[in-house]
Amino acid sequence: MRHVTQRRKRVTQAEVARLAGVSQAMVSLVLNDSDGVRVAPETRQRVVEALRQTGYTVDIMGRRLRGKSNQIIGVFTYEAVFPSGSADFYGPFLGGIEEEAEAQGFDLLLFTSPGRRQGRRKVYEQGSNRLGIADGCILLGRHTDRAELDRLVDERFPFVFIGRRESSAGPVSYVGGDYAAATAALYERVWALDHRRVALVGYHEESESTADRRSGYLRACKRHRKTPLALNDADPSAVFERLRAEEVTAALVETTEMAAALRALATGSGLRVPEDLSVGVLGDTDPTQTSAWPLRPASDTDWTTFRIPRRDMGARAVRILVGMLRGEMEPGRKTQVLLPCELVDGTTVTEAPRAPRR
Amino acid sequence: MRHVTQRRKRVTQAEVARLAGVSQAMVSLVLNDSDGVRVAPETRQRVVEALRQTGYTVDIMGRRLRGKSNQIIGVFTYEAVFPSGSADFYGPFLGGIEEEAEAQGFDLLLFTSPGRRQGRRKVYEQGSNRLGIADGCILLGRHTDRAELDRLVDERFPFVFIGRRESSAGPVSYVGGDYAAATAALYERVWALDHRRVALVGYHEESESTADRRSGYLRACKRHRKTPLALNDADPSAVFERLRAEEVTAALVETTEMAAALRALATGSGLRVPEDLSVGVLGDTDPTQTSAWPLRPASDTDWTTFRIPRRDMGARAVRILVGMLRGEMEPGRKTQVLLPCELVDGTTVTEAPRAPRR
DNA sequence: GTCAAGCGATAATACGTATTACCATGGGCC
DNA sequence: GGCCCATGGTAATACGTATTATCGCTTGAC
Repeated sequence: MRHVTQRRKRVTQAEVARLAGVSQAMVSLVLNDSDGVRVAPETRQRVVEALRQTGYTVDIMGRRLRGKSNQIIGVFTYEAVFPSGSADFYGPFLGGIEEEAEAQGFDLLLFTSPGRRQGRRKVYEQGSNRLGIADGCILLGRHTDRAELDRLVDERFPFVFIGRRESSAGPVSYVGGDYAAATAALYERVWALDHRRVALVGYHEESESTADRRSGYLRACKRHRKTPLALNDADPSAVFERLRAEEVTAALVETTEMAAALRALATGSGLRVPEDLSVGVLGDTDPTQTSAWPLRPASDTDWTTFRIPRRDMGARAVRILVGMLRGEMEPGRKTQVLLPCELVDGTTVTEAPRAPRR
Repeated sequence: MRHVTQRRKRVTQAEVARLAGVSQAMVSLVLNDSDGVRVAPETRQRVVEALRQTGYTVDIMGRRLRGKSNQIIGVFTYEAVFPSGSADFYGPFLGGIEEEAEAQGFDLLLFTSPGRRQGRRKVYEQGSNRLGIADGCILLGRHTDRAELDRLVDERFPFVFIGRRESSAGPVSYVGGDYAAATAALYERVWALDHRRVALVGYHEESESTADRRSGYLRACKRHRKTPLALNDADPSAVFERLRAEEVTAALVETTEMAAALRALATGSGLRVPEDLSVGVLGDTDPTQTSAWPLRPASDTDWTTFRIPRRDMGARAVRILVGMLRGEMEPGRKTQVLLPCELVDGTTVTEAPRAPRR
């Protein structure tokens, strides 16, 4: 015999109370057995029995409304989290976020809806406003909307960025990789291999992470009293020509794609990598080594690079956010963390060629 | 000059109303501009301005308490979504879920918190109760808690399972792979290669998916008037001995792990795969071919198997759930879908050995 | 001038829970 | 007997939102 299925009905404390012949408040008291409030054993028994019979489950809405937090951490990404074809950028970050959120007893709200709703234009329903659903939010993405970031800071919504971010509106909490130090370390590595003309090839769009790599490079140049040669990747063949003209023997390149393109150009000109030109990649955009979800390597090259601790970064961001939510920080203070990146020796950097020049 | 930042206080409609010099109801009306209710343009303007100034965001708890949906789809998984070391099981499913959720304008709530809270043992705080935050829920996981499933059905909470599920409490909406048909098809494939003694090696724990594979196998056996030989993987070496004793030339095995184990045993006994023993895997547990996040193949074997359309399954589940939420179905009806799985020819199945027997 | 109607806004209420203030009963003590 | 206190329970309220009933004002029609 099928129930006369109708509108989904939830069992409330009031119904349980009616069944047990007590007041709603009594049910709540039994459920939360607050210290200091006594309930007669016999009554408690009746309530517990009624709870069992009805299969009551607490409605968190009501509870949260009563002033408790809802234990939800928002995750906002500027691109799709689970891409269909492209590289897996977010996986490791989210792995760390999930792990730590679970440990801290939070649920994760993935914001997938905003920015797309056409139809009825609801004034305050799109964009970052929806973030407010969560107690706090983790943001990540290669691309950042400056205006939005400023606004977030301004609204004092608790959030932590993954990747260093600066806002004119005030300090921002973030967990980043220490690209400057890692870039400098990579410079030292090639220096130790007798390279004396080391160039930087950065991403053509300016961002914090690009700036960090450059600052690490500049620092290393200064230390060794070398004139920096910092190029950007807007025009690959121009970059390559410049490298040749300047007799560069080692290039530190921001992404794997650039590195591969550069190598192709080199090979086309009869130069071998790494024998004639060493190439270091400034961060493992190909997360094969470190990721929980390894990529099938687009190229199977074993680049010399440094490892970005993505999983740790995600976990750390959650810890910081939870700290903020628990009020364990002075509200104005922001936590800014740069995690070290471990050097990975690959096959694309070797000793400098014995120079015919000078 | 630093603001005297204090405890972040959620902005409520009441505060907005006070600022705009109207009533809370007016703010709600402006936000939801319900048809049929008029608001003076000048007043609306004032409210909109106040909303902007305060950065108001709706409180989903309050709204849902009032009985409205909040455009959130819950995702409940029985294991961690982003595993650290193991295989990537959920990725493709979630890819489809995210894609479709975005298309439909829903956010995704990943339930990561439940089931772990030790501390104060709150009687009814764990398990499915938290699901109620979302409008509806997608559930997935290799392991299923029967009692919980029954209870969910009982509560009439709108949900869709990924993978066929049956409950004694009533019909369940699901999107599964048609393992029965795919298994039968794989049987036909080896039959066409002259195999006449084909065994099934299933998972030792009984579940819907294991049962489906068996039923497809049994159907195929019946069709060819062969006596079935269905084993389970509890004791690998016993399975292998049985295969030898029964002079099996082709084994259809439920998981890649079992298949690999079986092959190891075979090799150890001087049998070659596939020359002496063909092995088909009933579903690509290794999602390399289909996943957005390819695994580094644990073994680089190119198994003969069938492809589970994980991404499609995720997307389809969301569509069904959204349909339920929009009330496009009679409440009692459940949607049950089995998607076809495409055969993948690998290197582990070949023609039957020319039998020395009979 | 009166009445109806239309417009624009508000007061009131419901949703489910947690908590505080309060009340009734009865026993012990002086 | 009057008072206090402990015990065990309930009534009332707040939380934030959406919606319905209501109310006051203006205006048009007669």
